[in-house]
Amino acid sequence: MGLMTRTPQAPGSPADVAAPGRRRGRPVSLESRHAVLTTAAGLLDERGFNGFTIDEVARRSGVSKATIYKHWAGGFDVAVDAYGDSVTSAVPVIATGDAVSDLTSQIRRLAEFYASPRGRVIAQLLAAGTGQERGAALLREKFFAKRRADTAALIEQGKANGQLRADLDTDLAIDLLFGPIVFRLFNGIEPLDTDGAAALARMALRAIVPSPG
Amino acid sequence: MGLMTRTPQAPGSPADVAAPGRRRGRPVSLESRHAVLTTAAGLLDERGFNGFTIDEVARRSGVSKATIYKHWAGGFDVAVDAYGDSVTSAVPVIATGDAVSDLTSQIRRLAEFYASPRGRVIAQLLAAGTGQERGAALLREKFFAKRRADTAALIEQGKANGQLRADLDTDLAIDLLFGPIVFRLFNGIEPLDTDGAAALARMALRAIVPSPG
Amino acid sequence: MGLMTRTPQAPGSPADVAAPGRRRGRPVSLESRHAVLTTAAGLLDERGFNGFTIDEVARRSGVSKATIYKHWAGGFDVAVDAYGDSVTSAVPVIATGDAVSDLTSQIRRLAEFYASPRGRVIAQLLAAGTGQERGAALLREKFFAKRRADTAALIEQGKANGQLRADLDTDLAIDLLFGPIVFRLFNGIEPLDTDGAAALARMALRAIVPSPG
Amino acid sequence: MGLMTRTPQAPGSPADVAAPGRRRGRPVSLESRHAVLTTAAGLLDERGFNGFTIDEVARRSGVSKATIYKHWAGGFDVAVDAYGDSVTSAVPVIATGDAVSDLTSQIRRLAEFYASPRGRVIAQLLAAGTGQERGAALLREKFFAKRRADTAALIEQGKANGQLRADLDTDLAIDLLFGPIVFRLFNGIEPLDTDGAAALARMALRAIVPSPG
DNA sequence: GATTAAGCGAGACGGTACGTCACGTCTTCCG
DNA sequence: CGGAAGACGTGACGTACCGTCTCGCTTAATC
Repeated sequence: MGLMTRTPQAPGSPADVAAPGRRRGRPVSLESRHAVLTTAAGLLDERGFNGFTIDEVARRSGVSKATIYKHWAGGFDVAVDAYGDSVTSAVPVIATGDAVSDLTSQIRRLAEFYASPRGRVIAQLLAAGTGQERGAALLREKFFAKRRADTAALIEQGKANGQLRADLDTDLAIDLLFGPIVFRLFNGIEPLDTDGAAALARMALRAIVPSPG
Repeated sequence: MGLMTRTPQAPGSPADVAAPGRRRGRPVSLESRHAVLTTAAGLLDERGFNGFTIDEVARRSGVSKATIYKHWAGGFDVAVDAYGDSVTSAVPVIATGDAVSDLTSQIRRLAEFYASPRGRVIAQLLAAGTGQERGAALLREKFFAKRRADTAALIEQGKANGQLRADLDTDLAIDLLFGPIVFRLFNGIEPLDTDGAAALARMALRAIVPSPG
Repeated sequence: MGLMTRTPQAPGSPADVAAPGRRRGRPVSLESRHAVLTTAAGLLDERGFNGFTIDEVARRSGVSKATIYKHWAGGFDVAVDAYGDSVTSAVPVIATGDAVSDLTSQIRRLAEFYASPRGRVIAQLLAAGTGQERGAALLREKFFAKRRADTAALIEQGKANGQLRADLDTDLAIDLLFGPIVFRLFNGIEPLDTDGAAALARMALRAIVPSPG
Repeated sequence: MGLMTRTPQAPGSPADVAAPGRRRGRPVSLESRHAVLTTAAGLLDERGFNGFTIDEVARRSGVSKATIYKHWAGGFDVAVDAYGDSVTSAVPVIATGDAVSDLTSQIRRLAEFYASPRGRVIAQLLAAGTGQERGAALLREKFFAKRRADTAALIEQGKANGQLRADLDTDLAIDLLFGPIVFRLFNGIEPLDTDGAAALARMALRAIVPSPG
């Protein structure tokens, strides 16, 4: 698709939420906004990010291109917004207190998600955002920030209660646990099935639990 | 950019050049081929894969678009061919017989490469190939097949001489070692520096060496 | 600019203001009206009728588009209103009693006006009104009706006192005298200078003064 | 429609005619060119110049917008080209040797033409070209140059054989004869019918024939 | 003084055309 | 007969005005 370079008005900025009293002019149509996002999500499901065009979103949603461009900087931003918290809500970080089993479960669920159609599309978005300062930032913020923070908390807790090595670099540990799943996607290797995910979890966990000795 | 769907005549396979009995008519111009690849590599260095267009390659190289399309299925294929064995030659798999230190060294060199400009472009290519059967296959073949095989051999050897766990799933081990590097790229996280790479290697290796007990 | 097709509520007719008992509610803002016309005239001076947009008038004048559309049917009407009696007041019909010299003087002054920047813009308005029933009527009414009537009176007087041929078709005579000036404008021929205008007057007058014989 | 400001490659330039041997690449499609002009003429007949859009021409003709823009600078140029020698061929300058009757006939035929639908559209084109250097030049060249030259020759001949005044400014005389017809168009006055045209001819000719005295 | 109408600025909206760009195909001529 | 030159149809891009539509504020005339 190609990313856009302008930066109109920070689509997901908190400004539009913090409005104290109603602003002057005609208010932003929430219906339009919703129609765009719904349509865009459907289009992504149907065609992936290739074949995703603003023109088509406008056609299907009945929202004009001008309006779309007023709210988002371009197709990439719309797509990211449309898939919104797909990942976050599809694969919530569940903390039961048992870090090892929590991480194992999360690896399995994440592998499943990336093997699903929506997961493949997310991968395309990751791809499209690559090397684009704005794109990458947007993705990080929308898709990963919360999950990463939650997972980090989970690991910290594991470190505290002795389930995980105390000397662990938390960030690096996250990369180690989940990187392989994404790596396979981008290498065109079959995504991990449930058994594969379990095997990965077993292996990766050996790197972060305390040494038996 | 978008990938192409046709499949003309085995893009870049040397077979059509090495034909033993010269066919009638003007022979295929190796110069054209070379000019395209050189120009394309320069263009990728300059603009990345976004901003890489066949039109521009044709303009700069003096080779006609028709000729380019006769040899490659589209921009993606040209780019992959142009960057050729960038990775393979930039980060050769060196086997000294010491699997642990060999893998450590390789992780370090791979992280360095992906942090370099060419590495970022490779990441864009990985991204662009996502979800495209052909694209992914081409990438796997051009960029990863040999390296992966070599690394697998290295690991097998490590398993044989007891440096690595005998029950290791070799493929999964490769994902575990190198996945985190690529993962960071796609998440817009700072690529690993030398120290980070060393830390990653230490951590990951714990997962694949024999248990002390 | 393009012409509009709706016909809202008699733009600018003073009738709706002079209503005997003041209506309820906030009265029409004369300031807004004035600001629009002033701004519009400036914009026309600056860019001509091409490049004249309601959006820009609204932007510069601080009057909202909705208000403008409430008072005028569209850009064309605003422009015509803004240039108001430019022609009429710039080239008044002066009747001294000597029809021949009066017409000569008027031809000269009209040629000068159309050669001026404002004259060129008037020509654009004439152009834009072409073939649009409403547009043409508006122009005729705003720009030409009075002048034409005054000139007709002047000619009638000339016919009465023997300076002009008694069998003259007055309307046609007006077209003959002033048509050539406008004609040159639309043909992209240099507008007449003072000498040219004098020559035109001499020539045209031969057609409408009594035969010497 | 609005005029364009770029100046790509001089649409009607003689270059494309003077090509000695065939040029290298794929030749310009005469069919496309023809399809555009035919469609454009139909569209002008149907809607006038307002309501004439490149998009619609492209849609109806099956020729792509890109191709149209490669050959013409914009809608105005297409329209002018499409109506081509409408005027010239519709109202040819006929020279029988009798200047007075030739001019009379021509005035009548020109008045008829401008009263016809195509004539009204030509008037819109004249209008749209006003004040645009390029537009005016294009019109002059396409529509008026030949007619004006032919008419000038006709007048010169009349001057030579004594039918017309010897001291006549030929150019000005042309403006005098034909200006009134166009003037009425732009003033929204009913175009001249046959009788009116005859009356105009009688009157105007008095200005250019030798004085009886 | 409270109520009730307008008029108005602000500005979002659906629509439609603009002119540009890259894609991948094609036609023609030159070596 | 391979290849360059380059025109072509396709279809998306992002922008600009159009004329309409809420909103909430302001300003009288009426109650």
